[in-house]
Amino acid sequence: MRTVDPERHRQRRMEIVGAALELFATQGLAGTTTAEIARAAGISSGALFHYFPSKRAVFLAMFEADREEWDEAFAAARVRSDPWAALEEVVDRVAAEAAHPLMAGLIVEVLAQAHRDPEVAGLVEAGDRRMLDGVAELVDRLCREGTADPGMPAATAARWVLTLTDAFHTRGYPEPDRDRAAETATAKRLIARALRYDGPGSPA
Amino acid sequence: MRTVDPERHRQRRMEIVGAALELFATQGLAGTTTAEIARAAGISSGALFHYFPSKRAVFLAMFEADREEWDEAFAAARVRSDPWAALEEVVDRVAAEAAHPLMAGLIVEVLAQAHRDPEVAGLVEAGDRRMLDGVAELVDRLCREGTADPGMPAATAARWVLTLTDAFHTRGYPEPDRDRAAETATAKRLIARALRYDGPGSPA
DNA sequence: GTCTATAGAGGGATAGAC
DNA sequence: GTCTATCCCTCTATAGAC
Repeated sequence: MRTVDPERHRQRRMEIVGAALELFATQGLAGTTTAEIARAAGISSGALFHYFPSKRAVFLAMFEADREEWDEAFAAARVRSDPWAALEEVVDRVAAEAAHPLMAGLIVEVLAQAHRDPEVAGLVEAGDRRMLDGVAELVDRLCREGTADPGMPAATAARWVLTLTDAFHTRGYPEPDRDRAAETATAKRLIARALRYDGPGSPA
Repeated sequence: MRTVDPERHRQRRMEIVGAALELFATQGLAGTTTAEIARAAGISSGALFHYFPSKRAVFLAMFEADREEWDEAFAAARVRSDPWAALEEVVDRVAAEAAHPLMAGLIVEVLAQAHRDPEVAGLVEAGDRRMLDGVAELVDRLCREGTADPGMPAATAARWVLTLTDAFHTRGYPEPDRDRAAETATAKRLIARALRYDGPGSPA
């Protein structure tokens, strides 16, 4: 006879992760204390360590929501009839995610941790690979349609697409005068230029 | 009569910075103790605080060498007759810098700190602006030569050139199977595609 | 009575600064 | 080497659901 409600337990964990995410983004992992996380989540230190065995475990738990979200996004892209439109929607989605004011700080912190913690590196790489595979699948459709340069392998092309969309969030300091709509439009244009197949004489 | 030699003092500071750089890159700022820095530099903890008022001051001192190096590089690019070759040399230089095994870790750490420390943010932005201005000047020469798309402002084009070269070092985890020569070549090709002016009917 | 959820104080270690 | 502050986590205690 289980007295525990698994759904409530999961819910509580996600609340804690949400509160911690904000602190990690602004102060970093090492710069955030477990006491701060507990206070932000409105619970005691004891309760925090009931839900997570360590501060690091809270950090690692952040990767789950993102994974689910992108799995759904690529599933949706897969059933779209127009692969160019699907690719642009992926770009829009990355731009929207990056527009969250906390995201830039969170990403650099995650990347910094990935350099020190192999498990973080594994989660980052897994997420990156999901993005890469999803985009490569779309590029592959473009090639088979004949609207993308077949000279570049789909995986390579996908990597450079992601490099261009990385521009939305890798900058490490706040740039107040960013025009995100214009950036998104430019990124799409450059992606089109990078991938488009103009025939045998195209610049390669 | 002061027995202190200013040049020796500067030399000593740079030695400490060099030792600390390695630790910051692998462990981060918060993850590095002043005791470790002192030990790595072969001095006592007391001596460390003689040369720097705080751990943060050691971190901030890292930005000087990089600035001098890039100032020289752009001065050299400015006197080259072929701006495309000069631009490619900048790309090569970024790639070479990024090939240093510590550089990737150091950059993400610097960016993470830039999100929390306004002074770090200022130094990063100043460095970024130097890169941007240097590249924009080259793009401007390309436009005046008629070999770059005049429809995109030089500053915007320069930003996207830097976005592509950022690919050399923003990835936060080690990718063992990276082919840096191929990446550099692809970056140059994509930069050419992004900037090149193919006449009024070019894809924009 | 057993198990889960929560609280909060404090241990033990370690950090930065001098 | 020392000193003070702080942090992560453990430990004990209590409340309530079954």
